[in-house]
Amino acid sequence: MTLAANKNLSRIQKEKRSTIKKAALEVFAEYGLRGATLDKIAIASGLTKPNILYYYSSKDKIYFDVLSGLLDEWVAPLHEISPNGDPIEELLGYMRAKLTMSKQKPQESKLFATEILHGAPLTQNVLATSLKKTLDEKVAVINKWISEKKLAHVNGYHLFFSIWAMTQHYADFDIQVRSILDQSEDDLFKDAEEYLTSVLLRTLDAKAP
Amino acid sequence: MTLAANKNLSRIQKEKRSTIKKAALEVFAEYGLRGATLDKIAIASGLTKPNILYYYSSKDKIYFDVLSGLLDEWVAPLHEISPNGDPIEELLGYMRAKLTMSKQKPQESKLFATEILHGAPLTQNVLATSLKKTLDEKVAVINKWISEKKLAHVNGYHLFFSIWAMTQHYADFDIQVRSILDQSEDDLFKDAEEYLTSVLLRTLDAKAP
DNA sequence: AGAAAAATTGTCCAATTGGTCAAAAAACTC
DNA sequence: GAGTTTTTTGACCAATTGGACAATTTTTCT
Repeated sequence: MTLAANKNLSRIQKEKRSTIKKAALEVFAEYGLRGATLDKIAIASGLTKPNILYYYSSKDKIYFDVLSGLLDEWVAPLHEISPNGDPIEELLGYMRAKLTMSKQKPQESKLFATEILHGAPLTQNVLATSLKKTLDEKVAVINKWISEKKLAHVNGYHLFFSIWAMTQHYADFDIQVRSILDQSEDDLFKDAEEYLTSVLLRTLDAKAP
Repeated sequence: MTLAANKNLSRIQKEKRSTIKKAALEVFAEYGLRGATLDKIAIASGLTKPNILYYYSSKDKIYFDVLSGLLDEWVAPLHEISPNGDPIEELLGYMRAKLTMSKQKPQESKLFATEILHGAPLTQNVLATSLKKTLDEKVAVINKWISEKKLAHVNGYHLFFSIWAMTQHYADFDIQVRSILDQSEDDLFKDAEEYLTSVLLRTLDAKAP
């Protein structure tokens, strides 16, 4: 979907590109596109700077490759929402999937957050086309469920915004969260899931005003 | 609270420092601390680079001054939550205050978001002391309200996290929101407030399981 | 093994960056 | 309005940065 990707690449090429991307993800997530330097990526990857530039012709190319390689994965849980399942269970499952990603892939979350926060120079196009299209479809499903009285009357778009916001918050703002709550990661995410489940159950319940 | 601030400053000094801070806020919010350059701040402020350095001895000092000048303002709505008011109204009011800040001060929101996202190098201390202390107090109020059966059983910390996340999302991720929703700003925030009101009312309602 | 191709690196460069400084200009004081 | 202080600026500098390149080393292929 994103790019033709690793077509005719040798073993070494695949390995080294993967090494570089992994290191670059760390550095970009921590410092952002502009704050990240090739030197930092070189150190993080254990390669030399010219060697990195042998595989990627520029810093921007690395950034673009890392980001676009993650895009599909990032939107994937949205596709799992099935129009045929139980509405509440489908949406709770989506929330849990997003929360799990925040727990297990905080760097990826931060990378996207920084990208969007700073004007989404590389992804604005994808957001306005691919993501919008998918979300429009899912909101249509939500609205169908609502018309069938299976869900409370909620604004589908803002429902998704709030799920994104609440789940990604635990990755993007983890420093703030951890400054306030002194818990193990497992306990924190257990409490978060419990709270978010409660919020969603109450918000989506077809009964009540 | 933050610093002694403008003590013995001449008219010109106050004006220029204010001009610099305003321009720096724009640039820092858009590019982050590391992505912002003195040249960009110089252009945005209409001053020359050495002139800026006449008022602030370094870029970091500007950043620190801008950020710490905003800290109090940013936490202020939290102090408005009164233990004596109606619990639901107090918390709805807090949410509305935060949402209004997202609408009217998106740059400030983005500045904080970037700061925390990238490790909160300058604010971690404040987060772990001042903010934590205030939040602990407010969560104690929440818990009192819960024990008085005025609120549903919710985790107070995660309640605040979710309010922060959901309201700030409209400032920090506005590009994503606007890529998906093609509305006027007023309509967007009207819908957001309606949705968030509904979520909070249902989440906080003492009745229901 | 030996030739060809691929991978790696040391060295270098130009542009950008944060910051300095001395001199000029403006503002204030009496 | 002369003298003093404050403000402003042009010119400059050292460090960092993204990137180029030729030479060397390693891998691959026969």
